[in-house]
Amino acid sequence: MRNMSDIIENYLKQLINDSQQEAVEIKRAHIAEKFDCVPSQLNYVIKTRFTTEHGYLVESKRGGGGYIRITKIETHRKADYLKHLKQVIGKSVSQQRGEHIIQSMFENEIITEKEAKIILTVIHRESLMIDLPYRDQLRAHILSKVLDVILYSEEEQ
Amino acid sequence: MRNMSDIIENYLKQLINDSQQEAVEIKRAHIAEKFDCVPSQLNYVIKTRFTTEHGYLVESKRGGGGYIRITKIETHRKADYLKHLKQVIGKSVSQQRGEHIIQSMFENEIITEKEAKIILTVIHRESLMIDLPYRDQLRAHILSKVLDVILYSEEEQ
DNA sequence: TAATAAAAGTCAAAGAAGGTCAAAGAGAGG
DNA sequence: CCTCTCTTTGACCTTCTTTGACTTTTATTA
Repeated sequence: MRNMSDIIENYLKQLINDSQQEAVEIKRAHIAEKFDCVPSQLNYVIKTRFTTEHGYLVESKRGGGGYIRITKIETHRKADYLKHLKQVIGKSVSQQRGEHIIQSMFENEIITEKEAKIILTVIHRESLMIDLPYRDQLRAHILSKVLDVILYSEEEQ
Repeated sequence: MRNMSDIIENYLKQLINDSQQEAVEIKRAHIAEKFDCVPSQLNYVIKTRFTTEHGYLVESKRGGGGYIRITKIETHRKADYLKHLKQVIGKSVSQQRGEHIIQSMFENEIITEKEAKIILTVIHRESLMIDLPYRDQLRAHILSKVLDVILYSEEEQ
């Protein structure tokens, strides 16, 4: 292994493997000490190797009893579909296009009717308040994030 | 469980659960002794985890025979509950308060975990892009609309 | 009724994590 | 060499928790 980041990456992936796909919780400072590096290197490793695109979910908490929790998301056939939708969304999306996308997800049984209604409400121009063209950008941004979360909350079960 | 506050939180919620959703009365000093912490830690736990946003009502009395009483707000009347949450939201709401509200709806089984995750994503500062103080206003606006639609789709069943 | 004791409340400081960001370093390719 | 990208490092920031001194309220007792 050529560098510390790769070593830590491997170590964490090993941990995740060993733990039967369960979430793995680490103490940043503890790992840093174990590998004799600065704590912020863990942030670097996580930011570059445990992203959503890589199929990981990372949560953390500061303060006493703080932690970093990494969960592996099983890659799913829906992943491709959602990735495609994200591409369609791009940087800006009209309300109508947004509604079509949501409709599509509902028809493909990726979301329930209630979930669809919630998302429809969120991306409605009345909810977003701000003016065009920013509104379409904001809608795209939010929708994109929502697709991400749908992707991994699907697969947790 | 990672830290004392979380442990105490869980303990109290367990108490409330065990008591058939009735009000639970505790002695601050007694709990503090049980968990070997200072009494004021109870105040911290209550202030951060048993707020109105979380759906709890806390009453107390000082002096001899004093107590702290925690009641889980009855949520049979979802409309009232949601109306109440809308009031809490008002015209502007921070991410943290928003998260508490969503958590509360989840715990009260008004939304599923996946719905909670979707809404959490939507109101996250990274999704909303724009700067404060408008961001908090936008969040309040969106969340308010979402509550409306949740109420609406609840009633249909 | 006044004094005392027995609660709970407040608040700010200290402590304990994790997060950010930009500068410096290290290699790989051209 | 030069440049571009990836990695390492550390100073500083933000968030959450723990602690304790001090305050306020209420009940009991002299």
